[in-house]
Amino acid sequence: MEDDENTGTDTGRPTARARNRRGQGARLRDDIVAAAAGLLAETGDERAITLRSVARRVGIAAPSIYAHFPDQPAIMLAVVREAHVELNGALRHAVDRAGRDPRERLGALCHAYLTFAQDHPERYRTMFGGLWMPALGESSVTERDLTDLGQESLALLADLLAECVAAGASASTDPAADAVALWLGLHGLAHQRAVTRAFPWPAGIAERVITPLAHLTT
Amino acid sequence: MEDDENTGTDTGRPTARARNRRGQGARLRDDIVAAAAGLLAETGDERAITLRSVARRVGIAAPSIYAHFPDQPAIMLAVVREAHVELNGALRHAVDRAGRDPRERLGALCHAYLTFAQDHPERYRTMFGGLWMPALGESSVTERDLTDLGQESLALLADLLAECVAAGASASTDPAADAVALWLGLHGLAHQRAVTRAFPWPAGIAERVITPLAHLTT
DNA sequence: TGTACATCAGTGAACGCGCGTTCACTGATGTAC
DNA sequence: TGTACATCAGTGAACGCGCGTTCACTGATGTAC
Repeated sequence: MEDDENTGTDTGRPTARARNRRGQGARLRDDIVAAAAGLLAETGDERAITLRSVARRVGIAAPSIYAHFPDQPAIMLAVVREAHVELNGALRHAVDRAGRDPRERLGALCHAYLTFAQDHPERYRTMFGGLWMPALGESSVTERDLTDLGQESLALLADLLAECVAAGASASTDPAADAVALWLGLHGLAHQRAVTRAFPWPAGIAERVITPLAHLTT
Repeated sequence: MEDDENTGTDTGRPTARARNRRGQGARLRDDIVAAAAGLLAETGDERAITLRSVARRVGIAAPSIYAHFPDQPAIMLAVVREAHVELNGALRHAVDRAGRDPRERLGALCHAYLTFAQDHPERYRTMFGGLWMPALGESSVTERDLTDLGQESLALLADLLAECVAAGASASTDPAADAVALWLGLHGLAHQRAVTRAFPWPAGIAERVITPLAHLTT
C-alpha cells in the first residue's frame, strides 16, 4: 500500500538499487525498515523477516545491513517502533476529527484502535504478540525498549477517560487505572481478531467491551 | 515439572530410549507431544519446537516422527490441544472448589484463568498467540482445528455468568454475549502479562477488568 | 514344539536450502594541497 | 585548475549450522502352520 521501495512489488526479488551518495548512507536504514515492514505486510508472517530476505528486497548484499543494525531483532524493533508511531498518529487523528464531546472523542479513539488492528492484523500481532521478544538477552534489544512502546497511546486513552469523568460521562473513580483496564479489553478484542479469522463474535462486541470498562453513564 | 520423559532434564540431549513393543508404537506419539511441551516450557520459545529438536529430546531419529505426525504444525496443534485440556481442567477444578455462590464461582474461574496464564506464560502465548498459525494452508492443520480450541472454556464462562444473572449477582441482559466480552478482558490481561514482564500495572487490575465486564452488582 | 515369515518400530545417511556472520575487497566521491 | 588521497557505501565469496524431508534399510517380535 505505502511502500514499494524501488520497482515492482514482488517479494524478495533482487532489485537494482543506486548506491547512495556520500553522506547519505543513513538513507539505507530507512529502506531496510520499509522493506521489513513490506515483507511483514505481504507475507503476514514475522518469521519472513530475515536479514537475507530484507537485504534481497532492498536490493543490497546481506552484510550491508550490519552498517545500520547490529542484528535482526534490532530491525524488528525499528519496524515495531514505526508501527507504534503510525498507530498513535491514527488515534490522534481520529480524536481530533471527533469534535469536542468527550464521550465521542473516547469512542473515536477506541474504534480507531480496533480499526488499526483489523486493517493490519500482522502488524498488530507483531507489535503486541512479540514472538521476536523471547530472543531478548541474546540480542541488542533491551527490556526497556519494549516496555516504553505502548505508553503513548495508553496515556492518550487515560487523558480522554479523565475528560469523560470531568464531563460526567464516565463514573470512573480512577481514570488512570481504569484506562489500563479499558486498554486491556481493547487489546483482547484486537488481538483475538488479528489472530483468528472465524470466531463467533456476538453483535456489538466492541461496545460490550468499551461501555462497561469506561464506566460510561447511560 | 510434570514430564521428564526419560532420564535427565537437559534440553535436546540425545537420550537412550527403549523401542516400544509390537502394537505399542502409538506410545511414541505421546512421548513426542510431551517432549514438545517440555521444550516449550524450558526454552519459552515456540520456535525451539522443531522436528529435529523434538526427535533429539525423545531420543529417536528425526524421520520416526513421520509415522505419527504429517508435519511440524501437527505437533504444535497436539501441544496446544493438550494445553487447552489442562486449562479446562484447572478452571473446572477451581469452580468446583469455590462452592455454591455463583459470584464466587465466577470469580474463581476468572482468577484460575489468569493464574494459568501467569504460571505458564509461554504455553499461554502459544495457545493464543499463534505464530505457528500463519503457516496454515501449507500445513495439515485446518482453520476448523483452531476455531474449536477455546470454545469449551468460553462455554463454561458463559454458564457461570448466566448463573450470576439468575442469582441477581450480575446485571447482564445477554450473558452469552457478555461472556465473550468478559473473556476478551481476561485474555487481554493474561496475554499482555504473558508477553511483557515489566508493565506499570495498577493495583487490583484483575478486578477492574472482571467486575465491570461481568456487570457484577454491588 | 519348532520354524519360516510377515509385520512393526523404528534407523542412518544423505539431499538441498536458507540462515547469520566473517572477511578481505572495490570503486566512486569528495577534499586538501 | 589539477591531482593525490582518504573515506564512504557498499560487494562477493565463503564458512558452518540446523532445518525438513527422502530413501533404502534393519532387526526384534509376534504369528501361522
